[in-house]
Amino acid sequence: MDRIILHVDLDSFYASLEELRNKDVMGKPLVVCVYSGRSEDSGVVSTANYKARKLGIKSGMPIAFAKRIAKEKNVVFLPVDMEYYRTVSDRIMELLEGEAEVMEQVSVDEAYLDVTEKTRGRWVKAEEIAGNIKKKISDREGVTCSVGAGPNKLIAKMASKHRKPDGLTVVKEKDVKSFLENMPILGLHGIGPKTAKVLEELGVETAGELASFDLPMLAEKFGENTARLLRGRASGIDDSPVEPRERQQISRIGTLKEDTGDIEEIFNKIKELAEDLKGKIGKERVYFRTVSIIAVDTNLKTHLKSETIAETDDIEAALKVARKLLEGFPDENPETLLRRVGIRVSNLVYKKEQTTLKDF
DNA sequence: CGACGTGTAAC
DNA sequence: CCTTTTACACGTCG
Repeated sequence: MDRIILHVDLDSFYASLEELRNKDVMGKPLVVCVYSGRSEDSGVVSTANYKARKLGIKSGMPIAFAKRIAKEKNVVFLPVDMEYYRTVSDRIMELLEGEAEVMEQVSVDEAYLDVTEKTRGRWVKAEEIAGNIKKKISDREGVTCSVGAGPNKLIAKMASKHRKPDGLTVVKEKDVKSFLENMPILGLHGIGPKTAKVLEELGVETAGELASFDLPMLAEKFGENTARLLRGRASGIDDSPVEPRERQQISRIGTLKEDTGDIEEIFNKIKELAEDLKGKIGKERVYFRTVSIIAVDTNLKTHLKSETIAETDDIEAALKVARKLLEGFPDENPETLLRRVGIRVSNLVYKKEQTTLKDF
């Protein structure tokens, strides 16, 4: 029996939600931004709706750059409102949970669904379920999504990307080969610009070419393990299960008002971030063992320092470690000024469900 | 093997 | 002009 996995991707989710609650921006190009607070327009574009994308505004682009493109064009710029997006997302994820045997939420706007048993491996059934999901999400929340169906997560993911917005793409087991054959390597999930560049230097341009490329030659560039992984991806092989995720780390990072090397100033920012982190740790009900500081310097290079301690859920303990790590930083990186800093806890241990006598 | 630091990728 | 959060692989060290 074929394994059948769905991947559901909410279309330019943040922008769609803003259009919904802001009737007057409907039909206009809209850009949702993460303002860093350093200057008027510092920060980046989080999500652009399709009208804005057509103008060339893309996520990840500096806001100032987007505004230059938008000049005189009646483009709406709004700040992100994660709380709101999270609330709507939670409702949608709950809905999706009911449509599958197992659901794996990947981010606010993405999830995998294992529907192998429900469909008894029949692709027509999968397409039907996918259609139902699209209709329900649109009816209840007023947003569209793109759904991909495939024999594994990798193919389902690429299928959902294949046609959007509001797409539905089914790639049956037997169609995987032709689906991938002429796909440019950058279109493969998990291959970014760095890897693509190296591959291009080897003369590899499509997934088809990568799938049959000489393994030793690949291993020379990427190491045995990654080489196998890359070739596997290119042939559409992926055995990873759809499973609910347990978070492995929780972090908060922020941008400093200005570049600085002053420990006190930096630590103040970290304290601020830790406050937010504390709430998250409580909500997730976790203990942590490792504390890290994240430091992004003037050249945007990221430095990480971490230390493992005895299991705790005390944010003060984390701050103590952070302080110590921070004090060590200037010696190891003299003359380095910081632009952004953050704090992270990892090595998480989930607290057990509170079981009281009442539960029996 | 666990801990730590770095690089890559995706959202 | 340059955000935020997470995951994973790999090399190195003790």
